[in-house]
Amino acid sequence: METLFGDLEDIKAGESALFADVILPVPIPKMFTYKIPRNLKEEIGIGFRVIVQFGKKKILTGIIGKVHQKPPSAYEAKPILDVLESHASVNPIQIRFWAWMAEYYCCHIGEVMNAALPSGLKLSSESKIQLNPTFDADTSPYPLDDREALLLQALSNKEEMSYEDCEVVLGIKSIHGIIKSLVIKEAILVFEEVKEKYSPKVESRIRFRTDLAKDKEALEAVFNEVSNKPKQEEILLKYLQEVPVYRNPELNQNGLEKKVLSDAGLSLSSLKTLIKNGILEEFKIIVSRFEDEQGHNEDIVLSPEQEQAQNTIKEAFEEKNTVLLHGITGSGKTELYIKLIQEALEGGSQVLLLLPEIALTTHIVGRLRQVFGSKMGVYHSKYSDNERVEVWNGVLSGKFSFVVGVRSSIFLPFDSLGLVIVDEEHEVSYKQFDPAPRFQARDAAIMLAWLHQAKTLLGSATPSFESFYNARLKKYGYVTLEKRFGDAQLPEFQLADILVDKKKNLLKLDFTRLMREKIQEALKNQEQVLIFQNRRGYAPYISCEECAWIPECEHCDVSLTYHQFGEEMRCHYCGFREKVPQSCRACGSSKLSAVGLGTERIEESLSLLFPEARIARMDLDTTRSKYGYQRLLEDFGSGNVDILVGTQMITKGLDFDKVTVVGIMDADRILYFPDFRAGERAFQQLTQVAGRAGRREKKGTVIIQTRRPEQQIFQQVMSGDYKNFYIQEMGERQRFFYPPFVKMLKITTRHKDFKTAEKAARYLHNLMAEIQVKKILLGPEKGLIGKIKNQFIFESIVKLDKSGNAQAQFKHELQLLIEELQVQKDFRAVRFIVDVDPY
DNA sequence: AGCACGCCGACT
DNA sequence: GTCGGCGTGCTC
Repeated sequence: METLFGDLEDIKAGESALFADVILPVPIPKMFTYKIPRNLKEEIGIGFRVIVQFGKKKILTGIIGKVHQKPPSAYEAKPILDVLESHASVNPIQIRFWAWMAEYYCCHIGEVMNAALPSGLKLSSESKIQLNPTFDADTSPYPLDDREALLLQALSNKEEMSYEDCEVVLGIKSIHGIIKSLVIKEAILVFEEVKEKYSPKVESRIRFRTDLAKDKEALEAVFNEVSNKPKQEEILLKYLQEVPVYRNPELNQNGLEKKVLSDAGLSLSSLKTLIKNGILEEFKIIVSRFEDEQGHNEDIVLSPEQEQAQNTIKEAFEEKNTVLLHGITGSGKTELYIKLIQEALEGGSQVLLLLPEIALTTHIVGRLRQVFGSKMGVYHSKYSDNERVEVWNGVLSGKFSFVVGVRSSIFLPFDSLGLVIVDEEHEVSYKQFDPAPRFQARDAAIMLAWLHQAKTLLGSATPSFESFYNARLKKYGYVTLEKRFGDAQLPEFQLADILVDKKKNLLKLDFTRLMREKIQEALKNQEQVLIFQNRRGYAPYISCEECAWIPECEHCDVSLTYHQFGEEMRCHYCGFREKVPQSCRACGSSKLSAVGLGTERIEESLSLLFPEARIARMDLDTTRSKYGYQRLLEDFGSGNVDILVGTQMITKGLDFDKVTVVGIMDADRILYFPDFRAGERAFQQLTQVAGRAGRREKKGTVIIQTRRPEQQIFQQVMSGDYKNFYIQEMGERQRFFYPPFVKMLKITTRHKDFKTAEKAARYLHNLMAEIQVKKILLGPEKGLIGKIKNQFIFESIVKLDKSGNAQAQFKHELQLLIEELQVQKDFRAVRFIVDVDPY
């Protein structure tokens, strides 16, 4: 009726109805067409946040992707329920960016939206119940049981109750059955309440009643009045001390934070009395979650090398949109960035600086804050929802013209980006693995910059091969910065042969003699040591000495890692935990031993070898909490720790003068990785770890423990010979058709049944083979880890010709094939995952 | 992805 | 008899 009436109105008004294609945060490959109600017509446009009903129950936040006049033919469009703001939350550039991302990374635009909007901007709808007004217990034909009666009783003196309230009232968890029953008995109604998740931070403040403050005589009177009430007097005096109203009555308007009074230990009940008596009043204001800091836009003085690099970058930007800055560790890239950012901001553009997750907690942010103060927004993964929304809104309102952030900050609502900087551009953490969109933030940032007609600067001491390749092809500009800032010296490298030491019985608790000696020396000189091992836990597995049985995860095809802390076995893939077995489950022997090296075990070994040293460990397990990482860094920085053991976390952002020795426990573990990028990554990791040794005055030492010291890569890392290493590795990549010579796609097939997973993977593989595009197909093979979370995994690799539109065509046809397969009933529950440019 | 609807086993 | 398992279909 409503819609019919609406249509008639429209016809009368001589205009056709308006429809909107809405982006919804659901993994369905299309937008949904909703009708724009007449009363909202004026208030809606592309990028607006709206509320719609989706399916029978769900209420979702959507973003208007398109407005048009074409009514859907196959169904009656539902109306848009409401518009959330009077402005667009998402600008047209962002919508184009989302669409590009969905297409390039083979996912749905809804999935992009999901990743892009901080969850505080997505609505939550909560189910609530209320009394059915027509219900009368006395005349109801349905008898109520005790719990139902209790619930109705509780509801009778309230407007509404949430499911959680019900749980509290009844004292049980499973309330769904009871609610359902009451609905059937027509005693209650269930409805959805839509709530905005974001809530601004509200601060309580205190001030004199407004007219009082202006009237000195009245104030005198008040003080006389309270002179025999010391607690009240104390409060008023404190207030005057903080807010000198006598001298300047205007100040009263802004009052004083209530917290100041309570922190000063003043009586809150006396405060209440003062408020009740109309002397003081309490009011609330909305405040920012971020402290206001004044940056002093200082004049950055660059070294001659930095200045030259800056000029070269600017020249390169004249012709190229993207420039690669190849600057060795410690060459002072940060200062250069600051200079470039300042200039871009002065030109009225916005700036985005991307940092790898882990680098964000370190001093670089502090340094930037000094310069840019509160016009800089920080977007970190450990931020709460509310904080994220505030950064988002800050960009929207223009409060933040410059943002430092992790990979997801490419989604912030910039409207006039002038410069994007991707620091440590080779970092693996720029790639999102799971869930979709599986994007590479560095690549996406370049696209984003292009959409804004902005420039991108990629910075790294060990550039990714992709970027270096593009630089050599002259697609990117290329600038080097080779001198260490402040004449810090490059570290000295020494290889320690694990096997030789083992033979000579010099290997103690996995430490070679050389490594032990160097650590000892550093300790003696009160210097600090970093020990790197890219594996957390105590030991990667335990094994029965009698029959070689190894405890494995029940849900995944991996061995369980032994964690000494908590005495448990953990799966690093699904989080499964169990107690350490006391005896072998296969043969009953109690001889179980830990095999392999994790950070926990190294920490233990160190405490045995160097009992007097203060040792700390930095890995995922010790830095889970919001400030865990920062605390460890501060501890280490202030010299409270002599030896820090850690995973690759320690390769980032640590920048302490007192580190003179860096030890790499097992370089072979980095080298032998079944992946075409293993060499590239090993070079990067070794170089990055080594870069932590010796800054400023003293030359550092890097000790690399290995079983094969003759390998060439060590010489190349030691001499910093990136280019030679690159040329050699690239030869291999070209011969065997690996990126960046081809475009690579990984197609993962997952299902809980091994046979079905295999069958589906084969099926898709054969279909892909028929796509008429120049390509190489590999697989399908059982995944490196055959089962994760009870899902069996098969993988196919596709290598596509980079020229022409081969990749676009292939991706397009692949999407169609997958859709086709998903409809078949054997493959309904199979998940096909396309990963473009996989890592 | 969620969620409802619908059809078969093990239970008060 | 019913509760609830998850196979299947649908979402503007």
